[in-house]
Amino acid sequence: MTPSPEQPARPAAAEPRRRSSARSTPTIYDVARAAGVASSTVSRAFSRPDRVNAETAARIRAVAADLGYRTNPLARALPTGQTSMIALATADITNPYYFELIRGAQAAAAERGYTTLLADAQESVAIEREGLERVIPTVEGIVLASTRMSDSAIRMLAKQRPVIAVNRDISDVPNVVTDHAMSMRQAVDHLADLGHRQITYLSGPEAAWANGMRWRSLRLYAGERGIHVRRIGPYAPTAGGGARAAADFPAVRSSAVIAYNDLVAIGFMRRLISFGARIPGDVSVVGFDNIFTSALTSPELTTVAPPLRTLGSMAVHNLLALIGGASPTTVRPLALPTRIYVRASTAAPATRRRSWRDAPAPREPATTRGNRLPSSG
Amino acid sequence: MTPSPEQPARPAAAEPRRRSSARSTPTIYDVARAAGVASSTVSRAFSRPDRVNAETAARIRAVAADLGYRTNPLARALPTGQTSMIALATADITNPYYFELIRGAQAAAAERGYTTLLADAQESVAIEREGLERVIPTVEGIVLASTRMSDSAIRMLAKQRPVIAVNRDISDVPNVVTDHAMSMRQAVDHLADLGHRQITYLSGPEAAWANGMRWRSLRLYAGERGIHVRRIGPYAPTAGGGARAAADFPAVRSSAVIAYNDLVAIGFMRRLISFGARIPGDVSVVGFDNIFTSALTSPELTTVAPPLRTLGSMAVHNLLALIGGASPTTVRPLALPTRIYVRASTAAPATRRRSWRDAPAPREPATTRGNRLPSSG
DNA sequence: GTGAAAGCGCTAACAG
DNA sequence: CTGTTAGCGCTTTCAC
Repeated sequence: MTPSPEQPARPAAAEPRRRSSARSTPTIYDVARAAGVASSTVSRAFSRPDRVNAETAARIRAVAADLGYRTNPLARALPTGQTSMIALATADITNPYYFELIRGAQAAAAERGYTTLLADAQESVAIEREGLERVIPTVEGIVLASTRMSDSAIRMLAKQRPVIAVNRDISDVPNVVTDHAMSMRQAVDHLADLGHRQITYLSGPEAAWANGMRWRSLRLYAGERGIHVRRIGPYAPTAGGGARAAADFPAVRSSAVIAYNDLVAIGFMRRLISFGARIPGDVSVVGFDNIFTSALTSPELTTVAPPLRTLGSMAVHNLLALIGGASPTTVRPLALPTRIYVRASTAAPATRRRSWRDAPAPREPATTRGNRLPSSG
Repeated sequence: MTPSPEQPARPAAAEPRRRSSARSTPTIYDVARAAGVASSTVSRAFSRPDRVNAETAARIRAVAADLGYRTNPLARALPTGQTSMIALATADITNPYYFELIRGAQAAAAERGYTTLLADAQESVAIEREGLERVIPTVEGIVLASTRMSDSAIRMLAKQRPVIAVNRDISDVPNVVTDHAMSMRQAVDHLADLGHRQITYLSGPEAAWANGMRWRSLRLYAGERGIHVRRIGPYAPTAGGGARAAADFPAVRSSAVIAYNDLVAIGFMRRLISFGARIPGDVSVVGFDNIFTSALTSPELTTVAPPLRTLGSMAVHNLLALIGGASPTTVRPLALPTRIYVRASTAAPATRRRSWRDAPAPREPATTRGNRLPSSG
């Protein structure tokens, strides 16, 4: 449990360290000499141009340019503590959910001259801790985009560096979240408007904050609209989890399903279809996230999605504000609005309610002969 | 075109810099004082434990541990130039192709105490250049995983830092590649064994090295097996590109198609199905990469895939060797073997050859009503 | 507005 | 094996 600060020893570098600045990358000293000014002036020319005579600055830049000088971020970081790096911790880069989030974050960071360090936890708490551990000394702040860490672990982290949590509400830790209530309302309204009276929720990981939020909101809004809900699960937030949900589903029977996320929805649809069910004929399915794949499935998935890119950039903006000295309480929590993408996996329930289980399995039409479950992968 | 070394000025940090080491993160000096040794001994205890008396080292570590001391990688980097960071440049993180590659690379790096900086080019040469520019001073080496940079730009880069190219063969730049010849042979053999006599290649971006390799290998092996080939394109390496290829396809007519990658194959299949074609009944389709989505389409896609994870870790291993001082010529180029995943998008050609164009479009079966092209996204 | 000088935290000769 | 002493490249008082 004690952090081990040491790093593995490494073979000596190929060449002995250059002691003379001959032929190596130019420093402010080289520029200073060539421009006939003091090194401190060169330093100012780059870090605080306003504190230098405009002409001098221009000359320095010119000299620097043709010497090929570039500020060394590491050297700058040492005295100032400003590394110009932030970390973005995700539970699993592989999850398409993060793409736009990552991009939004990276773009916002780059705009302000910051580099983003991606820490992939690979869904493992241990790997996450270790990765963060390694990265902390180097970064000025951390965006926690879906983490498996406990609230208290996050609070500890927040003591070491400014932290913004994404889609997670922890007291004392500033966050940006999507409007989960709204997203669920959109899903429920859509299904209710189609005429569904019962909805089954395919539950995601219990540890996932969003999962609790979704289930709670579902109960709330379904109640308001007089819809009966039940929940099965929990399932892994993957296509495999969805397939397992499909296996459990017949016991439940409802005309509509809301899945924890798109991956679960997709796995669920595939397996159910392989059982002979028609979607949306027998069951309507709604996912969350609008991942890339959800527009490529058959049928295409109806899904509710947060503005991922905005979420990422907001997180970074707030983080940089924190780093800049804003007090955590100043950074107002945001609940970003979501949008529903209605596609082909939802429709009005069949008028004659009976389980697809009782119907003869339809002949596999030519266009879907690939729908059987994979033997590989 | 001239690099601009300056970075945007930033608001002053919230607190004035700590001049006294009071209450701040402990340094080797704090540890040294507490342990009653010189700071250099503390330094050695962490960076070269073998050069310190075992007992002394133990005592130092103990003291360090309860002071909460951690080595500061930045401070270490300054005198040594060893930042313990490498960059991984990808054309587009969003492309599922990179997932396992990224993981393989990150795992290999982490194992050796290195942190991976992900530079996402978002398919833009400008963004790529800028991102790399920003990151270069901080990293010890760079893995170029699919880049849109020109050969000469890459050679320039290789002068500044050790570089390993992935799936790109540039003289003087060490690389790891998949065995493109083998991968294409696997695809051709599979289709030939099924009885196909003509294959159409859906070409990817002309700038992509892999594209040229694939087409050349295709001609070679198809020739050997007496199969007629043609090529259409180029198309963007996306589902959209594949859809465009489908629109062009009727002019070509062949019983089998090999696409530049899975995304193209998927877009192609979807569009063709929407036209009323049956897959694999009318056309067999083979992709490359085995991306996640390809096991979730209908029909599931037959595809040829490189060992992505291995590719990533190999790249990093070689890069670290280079950084460690290995000469580029020593790092032997690798061509990693591929594997074909046979799924449902390929079958024997219809015995009666006629274009699906001539057949009446099949009624859309319930299970595939989602197969029409998306109006959204 | 500019220069001189003292560090930031750590490593690396060089002595002892 | 351990202590002394210079730096790494940059920023930042503090004078001028």
